[in-house]
Amino acid sequence: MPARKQYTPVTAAIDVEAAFQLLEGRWKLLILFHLFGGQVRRFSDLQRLIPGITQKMLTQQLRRLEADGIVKRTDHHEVPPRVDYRLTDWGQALCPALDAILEWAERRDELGSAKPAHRARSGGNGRETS
Amino acid sequence: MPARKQYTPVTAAIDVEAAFQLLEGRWKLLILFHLFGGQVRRFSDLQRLIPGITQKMLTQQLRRLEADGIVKRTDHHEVPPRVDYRLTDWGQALCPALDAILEWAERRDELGSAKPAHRARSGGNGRETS
DNA sequence: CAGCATCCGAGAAGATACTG
DNA sequence: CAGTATCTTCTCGGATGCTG
Repeated sequence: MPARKQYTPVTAAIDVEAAFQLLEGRWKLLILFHLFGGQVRRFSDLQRLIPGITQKMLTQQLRRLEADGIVKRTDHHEVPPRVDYRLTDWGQALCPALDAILEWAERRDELGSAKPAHRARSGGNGRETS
Repeated sequence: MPARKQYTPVTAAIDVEAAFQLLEGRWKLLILFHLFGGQVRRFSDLQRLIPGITQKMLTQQLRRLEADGIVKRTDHHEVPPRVDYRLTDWGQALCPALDAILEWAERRDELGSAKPAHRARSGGNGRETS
């Protein structure tokens, strides 16, 4: 790898920790995916697009993403409330990086480590479609 | 192959979720960073290199990384126990992907979102150093 | 519609003690 | 040295009810 930067053990690790903190949690990536490509989504859109998320989580994560400068929130101050969300420029720049992770994940088989080990995140949150 | 895959909203999101699950948690990335470059580390090395981690966490995370095929564990069955860890080929392949995240994180200033917002991970268990 | 407030359970993480 | 076992704590995420 043509690393343009040395992996100074601890120092770099701190950076990575901080970077990944921005994306941590169960829902952040899902939300971001629905905003990629410059799409503008309303709160209810996202809620519909991400089955299983609660308002609390959606609000909470959006607030964090906003505070971190990844997402831009626009409140139209209308009387049936209308708020929409879009990625900031920086947020858009995340796209290729996530793609790199995806590509890596897919190379699992290709590189011989054929491990299923698909332990579910929460054992059984199989709640849905009443 | 550039952009060999479309960002199919939900489908891709599931992939990413699964991929990120492999790296989630407070310590996995730190551990991986100390193994990057094909380095071979003993348990005690890692413990020394990662200040603050407990044996429990180190063991637990190493086991997960091993189960996921990212890390290879070698027990030398000697009498003062000697075990070492290294990345699998697949694990090594993660390096550039993480680098992409790092690069992205660093572009924060460059792209105008000059947000400090450096809220610490642990809100108030600042229980350390005496 | 787009939240906020509150209560609750599960899992992650930490501290500590013990072992081959 | 490299763990395992147990107990406790903390944070995340879920469920529900209430507003402007």
